Amino acid sequence: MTSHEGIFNHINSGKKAITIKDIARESGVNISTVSRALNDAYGVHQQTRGHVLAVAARLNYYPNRVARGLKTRRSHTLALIVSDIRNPFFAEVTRGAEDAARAGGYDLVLCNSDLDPRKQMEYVASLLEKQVDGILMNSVADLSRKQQDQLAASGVPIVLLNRSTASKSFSTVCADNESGGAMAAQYLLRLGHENIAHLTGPRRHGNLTDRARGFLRFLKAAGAKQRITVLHGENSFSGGHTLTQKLLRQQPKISAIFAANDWMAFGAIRAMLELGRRVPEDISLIGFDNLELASVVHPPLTTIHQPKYEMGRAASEMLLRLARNQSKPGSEHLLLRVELIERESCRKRL
Amino acid sequence: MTSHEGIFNHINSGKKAITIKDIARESGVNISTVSRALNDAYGVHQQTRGHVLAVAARLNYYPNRVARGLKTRRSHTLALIVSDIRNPFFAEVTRGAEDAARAGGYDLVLCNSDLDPRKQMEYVASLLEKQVDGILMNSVADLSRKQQDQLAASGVPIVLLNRSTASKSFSTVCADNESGGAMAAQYLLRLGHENIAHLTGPRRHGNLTDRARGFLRFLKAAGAKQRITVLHGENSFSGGHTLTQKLLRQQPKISAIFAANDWMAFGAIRAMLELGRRVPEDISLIGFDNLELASVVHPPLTTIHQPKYEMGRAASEMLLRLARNQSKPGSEHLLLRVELIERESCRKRL
DNA sequence: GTTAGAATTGCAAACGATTGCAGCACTACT
DNA sequence: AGTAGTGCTGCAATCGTTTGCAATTCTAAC
Repeated sequence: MTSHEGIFNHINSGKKAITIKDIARESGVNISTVSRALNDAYGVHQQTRGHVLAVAARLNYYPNRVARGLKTRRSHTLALIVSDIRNPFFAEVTRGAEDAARAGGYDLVLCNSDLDPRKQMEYVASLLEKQVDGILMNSVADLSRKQQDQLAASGVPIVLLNRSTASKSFSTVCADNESGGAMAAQYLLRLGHENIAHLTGPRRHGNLTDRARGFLRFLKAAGAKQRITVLHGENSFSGGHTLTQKLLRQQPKISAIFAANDWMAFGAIRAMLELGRRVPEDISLIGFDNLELASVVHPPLTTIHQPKYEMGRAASEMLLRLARNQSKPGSEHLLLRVELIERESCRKRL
Repeated sequence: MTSHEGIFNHINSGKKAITIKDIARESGVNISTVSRALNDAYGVHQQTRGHVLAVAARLNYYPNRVARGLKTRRSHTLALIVSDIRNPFFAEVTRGAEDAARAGGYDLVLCNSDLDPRKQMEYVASLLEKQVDGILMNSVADLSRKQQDQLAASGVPIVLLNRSTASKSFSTVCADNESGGAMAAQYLLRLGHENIAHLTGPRRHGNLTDRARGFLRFLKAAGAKQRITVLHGENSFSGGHTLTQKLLRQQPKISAIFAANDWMAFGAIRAMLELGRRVPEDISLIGFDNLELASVVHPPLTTIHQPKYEMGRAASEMLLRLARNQSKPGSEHLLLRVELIERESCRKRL
């Protein structure tokens, strides 16, 4: 081996890549033996294997995974379709998913759908053409019934992220939003609050609806002396912002707010700041998600933590089992535990 | 077509996928003609093409891209190696890169290297085996000279993100950090500040060093009546936090701070809040990056915007040109313009 | 020294496409 | 009518692997 050769120069640098054919010629055995040696399959003599491996190393051989995939019908590639990677929630999930995929020897291709059903279907079609072994999808809720059936019929393993048992054709992993809501309620009650508001997203939004349900159920079950108001709006910073303005106009004596997610909580903080209401001195605030920012914002936000990284990781692992036929489609459903993170945005009612 | 058939059921649902062979049989022509018809290549009769296309549609044919890739030696896949997708900066870049790749008909596989040189090289090796057509890398700075040479020798097109002309073997796209630094200086000077500090990262960090250089040069060129102090630390929230504490102890009369990135600026805000110094009333603060958070934080942060999405997009487009042999490796270098975003964290010196 | 059985190895057919080349049919021109 | 040219189609090789099966060699027991 001349010294200017790099470890990757089997590819594209000079003329053409080294293949098992070259190794076979060079080491005097048949390509099938080379293949078996390389994959250390049963039935090749130790000595031959050693020799072949040595030659392969000398020639700087690296296998062509796409050729392999053509024959074996597996690409060792997974795909993840999220609405937008810029959403820190998905970034965290994605990292978990990538780590797990990689650990299992799989690549992860990333797709941003913006929740557009057409885009989603196009992605899936394209991914199937590329023979991905499985797909992780953020949401399937916006797809028509028919489209969902098409997905299920495609035969490709699919696991749904952050959606509880949407359909029996898909496996799912999801955080326990309902108990998260209940936790928030319990906490606020324990602090003695009675005039409580819940800021949430559009009326039919799976996760947020679950949170609201858990929250309200717990409150109701605990007896009815509290006043509670629920406001629906956009589930975003500005949604939280305008909802809070509206709330404080309608109910100036509110003493605690549960925002359906951290972004809305941030918006609420901003609105209260502008209106001269202090958090937590005047009003307690609790969020949901536990984004990294929650500890950075002022005041540090008390919130319900959902295990985003673990969600991605678990989903990938589930998908790998499906892709390896170690489990049946639609058979696995994982509900991840959430957790109250106490910081400085809530206080006992005076 | 029976009505229960989905549009994807060519794959994996029943027995085996439909191939051009099936189409050929069904439409009474040779597979080569089918192939040509499908790719609408020159030299097939309109009538035949129409017929073939009709049959293909009827059978729900979708091409197998990996088989195609084996023959054509292109996978139509790009890869992006970032240190960590959870960093919002990279999330934004990634989104730009994915959009552009997709627009060009390419997939994007995502890799998180944590800046670990070994991981980076492993990723590259694995990606080459998968025959990706090009690689977008965040940083190559931590790789040894030898490793860099190996990369360059691998023959795969590589474009470096956010690094200015690191090596002549790679193409690059980078924001104009130096003028960004100068802009910050100019702005602070215009507001009348004289006792100025710069909080930056480790001593040898390409981008941050460039920003510092631009900043200091401008200050120096403008005459020397200002006092300026430069502090090095971690380029993170907590880095900004502790650096600011230290700064205010050493130089209580500081009147303006330029933080090398927004995260450090956020840390600085927190520290000042804790120490009872108001932004911008007591101290002006300017950041760099213009993260989404910058407008959300309190006070909204004046900062230097760098076009993150565009950076990703431009890099992908550059890589596509390389992958299509429309340009030569190491030949393109793009410097993206930055821009001052004036918000509420700076004020005229009293 | 045979021979059964196991252990190795080789042959050749896949996998699903693309593509250079040859062949054929037809037109148009001389 | 002969011929050159053009337009369309088919043949078969090829991309780099894997893998069922047949063939060969080896081992060891009779």
